[in-house]
This record gives sequence, structure tokens and C-alpha cells, in this order.
Amino acid sequence: MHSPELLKGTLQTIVLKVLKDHGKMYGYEITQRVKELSESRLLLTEGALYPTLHKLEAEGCLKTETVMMGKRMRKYYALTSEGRSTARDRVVEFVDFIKTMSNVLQVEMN
Amino acid sequence: MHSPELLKGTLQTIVLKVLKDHGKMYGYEITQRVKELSESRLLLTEGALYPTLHKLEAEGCLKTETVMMGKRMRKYYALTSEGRSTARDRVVEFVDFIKTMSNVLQVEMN
DNA sequence: GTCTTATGCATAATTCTCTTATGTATTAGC
DNA sequence: GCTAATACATAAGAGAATTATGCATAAGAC
Repeated sequence: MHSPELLKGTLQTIVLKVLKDHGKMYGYEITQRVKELSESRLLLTEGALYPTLHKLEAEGCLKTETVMMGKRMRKYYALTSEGRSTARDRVVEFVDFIKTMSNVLQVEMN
Repeated sequence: MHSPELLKGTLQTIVLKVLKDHGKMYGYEITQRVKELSESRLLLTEGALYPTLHKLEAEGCLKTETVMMGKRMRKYYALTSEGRSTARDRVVEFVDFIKTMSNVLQVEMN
């Protein structure tokens, strides 16, 4: 597991990009996908994920669709067009940040 | 300038690594060196830097030496042997984190 | 010669984002 | 029947930064 400190500020970026790559998903599914992609090194907690989803929705980046699976609720999230644009921006911003950090820390990131 | 959110959790890593590469430095000097290395994209604020230096010193990673330059004080910081070890660990941890993020975000960092 | 900028330290109040804890409820495995 | 996994959600608390403030010296502009 990674030091959770480093995760700060990257959660929105992760959520947006995963949704961009995998289409509509529900919260629990996102946590599992990130766990897979990170080989269990990044474990999203619910207390962080759901508020983030709600916030991104409130900002117009995500739209929702609630489906009942039998008696259990599933709330699917998908990017709006604004969300797609924000996703692009956030990823670029993150990559730029890493390039800067490579220079400051004098390390190669590959 | 980068979104300051991303900086969270990386400040200690930056301070430790810069001190490892440049030997003893004083606070203001560190801000300037980071500004240089990052081409003004990372600007350390004093409100973040000084508490971080004090914390690292309290943890035994840094030792200090105060010098008077004329009437102005300079407090030099240098890594202890524990600090050198911590610096190594933090950089490795950061690079690992970036590798994981590359997988999750599906981007190349080079 | 005064005014602004740069140098140099430091701390406090506030904000933001996450962790941890808690709550509710359904479904699957043994 | 019990435990683990699925599935949502919110609240209290912690941690790390920003912003604001304070003090003080030195250098450069005009």
C-alpha cells in the first residue's frame, strides 16, 4: 500500500479518468477497478469516494442514473461533456506535475 | 503554477531530497532552489516550509546550525544519517506511487 | 533619503481533503 | 445461521497545506 498522503489531490483525477476509460460505473465498481489497475496498491475508501462523486456531480462533471438490481440500489455515474474536458485537463495537469517533480527530485519516472 | 493540491504529501520528500543533493541549506535558500529546479512551477510557501523543517528536525532527520550574517540570522539545515535514509525511502516511495498512478491513469510518464 | 523589493525567520487561523467510524441494507458462500 | 462481500451514505476527527500576520535587515530604484 502507498502512503495515503501522496494520494491527496489525485482522487478526482483518478475518478474522472477511470470513468472516461470505462464508461458508466457505480461507486463500488470504481473502487474495485482502481484496486485491480493498481494491483491493490491504491484502495479507495468509501468515506473519500462518495463525497467526491457527489461533488463532481454538483459541479456538472458527472451525471447519474439510479438502477435497482433486485432490491439493491446501484447509482451509475458517467461523464458529462464538461466532465470529459475536465478529465483531460486533470490528467495533463498531473503529468505536468510529475515532470516538474522529476526535475526537482532529479529522478527518472520510467 | 501547479495546482497546489497535488503538492500535498510531497513537501517532506522535496525538502529531504534537495538537502541530500545540495548539502546544508537554509530555509529561504531551499525555496529558491526549488523555484529554480521547477522553473517557477513549484513555489514553496514559508507557512508550509518552516513547520516542515521543524518537524523533520524534531524527528531526527535534520540537524541545524545557526549563523549570523552581519545582523541577519541564517539557520542551516543538513541531513542526519537517519535523514539520508529517510530521503532515500521517500523518493523510492514517490517513484513507486507514480508508477502505480501511471497504471491507473493509463498514461506514460516520460 | 525614502520607498519598494528581496532576504530571512516564525507562528496562528483557516481551509481542504482525506481517514476512521458509524449507519443501513441486501446477497452470496459455507 | 454466520460471515464476507456488495452497495449506498454521512459525520467526527486528523493532517497538511494556504493565507495572513508579525518582526527585522539589506539592497536597489528614483
